[in-house]
Amino acid sequence: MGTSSEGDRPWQSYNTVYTNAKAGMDGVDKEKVQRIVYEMSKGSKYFENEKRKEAFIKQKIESLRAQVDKLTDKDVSHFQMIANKKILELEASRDLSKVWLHTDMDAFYASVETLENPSLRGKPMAVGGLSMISTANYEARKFGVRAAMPGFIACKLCPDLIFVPTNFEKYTFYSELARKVFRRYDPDFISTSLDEAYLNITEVCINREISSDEVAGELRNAIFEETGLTCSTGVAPNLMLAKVCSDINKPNGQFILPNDRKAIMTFISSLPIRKIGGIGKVTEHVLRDVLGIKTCEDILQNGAFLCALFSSCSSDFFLSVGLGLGRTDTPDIKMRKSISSERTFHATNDENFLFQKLADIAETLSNDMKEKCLSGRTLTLKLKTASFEVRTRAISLQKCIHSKEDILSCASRILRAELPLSLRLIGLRMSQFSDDKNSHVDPMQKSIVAFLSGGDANSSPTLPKKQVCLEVGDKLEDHDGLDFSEGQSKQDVELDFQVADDHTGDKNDDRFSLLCDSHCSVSSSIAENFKSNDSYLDEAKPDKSVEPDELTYSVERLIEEVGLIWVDDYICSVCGIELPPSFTEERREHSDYHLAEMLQKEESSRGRGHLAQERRLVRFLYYVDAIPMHHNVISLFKFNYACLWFLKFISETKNASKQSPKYTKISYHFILLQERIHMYKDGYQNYQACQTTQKYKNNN
DNA sequence: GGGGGAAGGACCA
DNA sequence: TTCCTGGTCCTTCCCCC
Repeated sequence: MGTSSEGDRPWQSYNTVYTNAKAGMDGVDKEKVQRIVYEMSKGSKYFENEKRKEAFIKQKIESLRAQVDKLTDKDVSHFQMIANKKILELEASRDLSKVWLHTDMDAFYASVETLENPSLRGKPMAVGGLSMISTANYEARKFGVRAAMPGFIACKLCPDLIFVPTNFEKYTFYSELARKVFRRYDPDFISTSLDEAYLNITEVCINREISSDEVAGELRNAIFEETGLTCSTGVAPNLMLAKVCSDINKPNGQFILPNDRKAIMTFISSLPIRKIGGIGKVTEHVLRDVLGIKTCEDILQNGAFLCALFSSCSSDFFLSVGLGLGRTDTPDIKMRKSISSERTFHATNDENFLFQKLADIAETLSNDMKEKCLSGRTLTLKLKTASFEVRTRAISLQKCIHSKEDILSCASRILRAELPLSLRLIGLRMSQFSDDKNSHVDPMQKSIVAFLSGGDANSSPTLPKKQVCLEVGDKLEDHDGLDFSEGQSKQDVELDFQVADDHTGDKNDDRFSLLCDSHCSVSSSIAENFKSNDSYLDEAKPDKSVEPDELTYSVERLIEEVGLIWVDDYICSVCGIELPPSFTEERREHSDYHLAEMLQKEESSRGRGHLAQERRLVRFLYYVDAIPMHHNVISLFKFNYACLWFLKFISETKNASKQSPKYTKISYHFILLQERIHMYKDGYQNYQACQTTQKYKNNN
């Protein structure tokens, strides 16, 4: 798009969805339309974003080409075998027993408007506004104006264009009139939009002993008589082909593809892949530029490469297209999966305006949900920035919600975490509805308190799985059982933690390096001690001790006080999940989840006995000393874990061995731990303060 | 390897 | 100057089982 190699006609490579040919656009000067669209779009933020997306697709194409180049003859014959097998299986599934009819109203919205206002007849007209056109009549299409085109570009293409605002009540009324006709031919007809439907006319043809051609003609006449509108129909053995056929003789026409394999293969052989539903601008571009595929016939000839490059699901789809196969059954009633509402506005970073918009959208969504009796637990916030970049942020809740207040409360917290931003669109989507199989929360879920009091390892909390960004968690796990091999050096430990740096963003932080260096010099001796001496427990010489009850209380308070540490007050230091500070309750549950998970692991390794656990704890204390200061973000969680471990240990041992020397040592270690937690926490707060100062400096 | 959540994107009308 | 809305499905990443 717009590179120098395109010389003086850069518009030729600027292909938007509306520069592609559509019914009624045969005589259009495509070059002129493309040039005007390009001239009007050039330099806009939308155009820049399109360039970015185009570059991404080009990169994908290059990568696929490289994969093709790498394939050896042996690989190709291997994938050819796979493709042949798939083709045989698909061919065996071919069903020519059904007759499907697809009907599509001609320029539906525009036709309805003309029907209600005959003065529009014969004049170029579009339904929509200056920002976007929903549909254009055939007079307007002669100028290159079409659906999905911005109105201001359409104005340039056709200066006399008349704009009519959309009126869905009208369209729904006429759609219902047409549906009454459809019902007479197939009570179970499939409606895909206000103006399109699939009808299974197999029975009608058999019972009335008439051809599908006659049924199609009859149906079109009935539609015209009862609505005053024209439609086009296509008849074929499956839904995919019927849809393609209805487009062939548009407007006000019909096309019949007989239920005959040879006729289908002839029809499909020269059919451009873009005509197939599911193959859009990007897929067409990729298949053409990587494998030179332009028609459905080309697909079958490239079966081996398609199997080599794409997922099984995608290659199956492509091959079935190449064979002219499609669905032949009426699908079961489809349950709605999500419901959403979104609004576009002039790009702004005015937070009051954005939150007001959010409230409006939350209200619309809530009303829509109430109307449809829906309640969901996953809320997705969609944002489109001033530069057309789209972001989505989802949150799954413990319970289903539908009220405006609940939706707005969650949405505001997610939005707040994204600001400041200049936005041009906000949207909200609700999914995981209350009657979904997967939407319920595990009834066995227990809080951390219940877990501790019950000690039931099998009923640990089962919060939804979260994506883990910090690989270091796993690596820590290997060692933090505090069983890391005797030969492992401090450098090894640090190497593992280096991974954490990349995620927490504090790599190369000079202020922190200073803290680390000073700390490392101390910790190295401890690490040495740790490595060389396995009798650490006996060597711990406590000079103070605490009562079991007092210790329990202290540990509980410490857990309360420290909580999970959130990197930049936003990202969980354990798994990387992002939860804004205002999500207090969710944060507490999240901490519970991690801690319970750790405890469960402890439970499952109980075979090692208490002494082993003591040893592991003390090893752990040495180990945290060996952690450079700036890694405390990660290690603070480990302190939490240790606290819980303490609690468990205390509850199990306090009756039996309050005075035992081991208990005394453990309580001593707890005091050390407590001190360190505060020290590390202070260190982290200093670090955060430095970060804030740095951000301020950078911004200025 | 399959299932599932999150995020992003393709596609459709 | 200006490029929608609402919905579904697929892919990718990455975890857990």
